[in-house]
Amino acid sequence: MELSATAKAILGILAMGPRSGYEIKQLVDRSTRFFWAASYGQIYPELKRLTEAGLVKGRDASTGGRQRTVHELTGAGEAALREWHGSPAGVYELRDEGLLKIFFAAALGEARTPELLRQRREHSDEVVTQLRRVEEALEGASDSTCTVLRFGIEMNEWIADWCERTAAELETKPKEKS
Amino acid sequence: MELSATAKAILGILAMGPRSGYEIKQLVDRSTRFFWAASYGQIYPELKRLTEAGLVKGRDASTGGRQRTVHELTGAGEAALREWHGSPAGVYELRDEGLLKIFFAAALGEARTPELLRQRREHSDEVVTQLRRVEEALEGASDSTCTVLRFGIEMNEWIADWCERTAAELETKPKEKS
DNA sequence: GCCTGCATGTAACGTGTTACATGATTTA
DNA sequence: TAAATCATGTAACACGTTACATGCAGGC
Repeated sequence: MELSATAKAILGILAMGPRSGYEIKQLVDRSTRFFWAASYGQIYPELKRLTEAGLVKGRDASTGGRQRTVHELTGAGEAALREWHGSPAGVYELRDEGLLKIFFAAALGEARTPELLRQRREHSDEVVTQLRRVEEALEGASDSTCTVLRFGIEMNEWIADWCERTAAELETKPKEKS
Repeated sequence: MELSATAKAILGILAMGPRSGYEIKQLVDRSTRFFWAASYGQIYPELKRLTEAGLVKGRDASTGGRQRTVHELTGAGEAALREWHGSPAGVYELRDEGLLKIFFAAALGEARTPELLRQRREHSDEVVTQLRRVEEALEGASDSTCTVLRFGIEMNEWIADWCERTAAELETKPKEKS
């Protein structure tokens, strides 16, 4: 059973507890978003497919006239999740426009690298701010989710620091060579 | 003029010098791949679109019976590139399956976080090895492309170190709370 | 003569975002 | 009563990879 990118996130989240599609999206946005995004347009159809495949089952939880379906893992769903979890390696993809701009700065004959490094730094600063907010909201969870959150915060702090350091270096000795 | 993801890479690379589609792909694979990938299936159609839009022009450079088209920037192409280069912010996307697995480790009731951190570490080790190889091949380029390469190497070294450190910590004091 | 590398291109498929449509409930 | 939030879902579009098809040139 090959799981799609979104299926991996959905099954994992449902392993933490039953949830509606809406709640899954909320959780993704407040936690995995920085390394694993998902949109409604993926979540709802995927939930349907997973239900048809018997990995997930839905339970009606409507309150009055407001429709609501809470999904939970089936035995097969948990098995599929464990199989994926134990499998080696996996996707790693990065798309970073800030780095691309720096990469081409020299070809454009512009000495804007320090400026671009500071822009990149600002982005990481913002991510740190957001992740800290999430950390406060999640306080005391003290498990593997926190480890990942800590990783995100510390990595972005490192990136911000690296960009600042490198920008400063380039400004001190603008052209050592070339 | 909104540029597609692949267009940004193509125009930037052509700013470093005229190249065939094949050579563009080679360069991407040996340099920007880790933060900005592109495949033939994107490059050739995009080259066609950019030519039709007047941002790029092709020159026949066939040798004997072997077909070859070398592309270069037009004035409009360089203008579009500079406009993008000067615009704020931009795409930042990460998809990291290793982190996702760690995120869900606790929910699966498994104490595999140290093992998963070491797997994640191995991946960064491999990236460092590859980037070092690229660095040697590019030796002495001494411009903004090297800055980005250095960033890739040092960031992945930091990640490897963080994973190792955190795995060791978790093994020393397995459960401080919970 | 065969394999590797240069060179171009497309078709099929899968993935993913955005915007829209709809409607109920809660809060200010 | 208006706005925000809960809640579900789809259609159109954009993006991107993989695999395939084709053929030339150079070295062994």
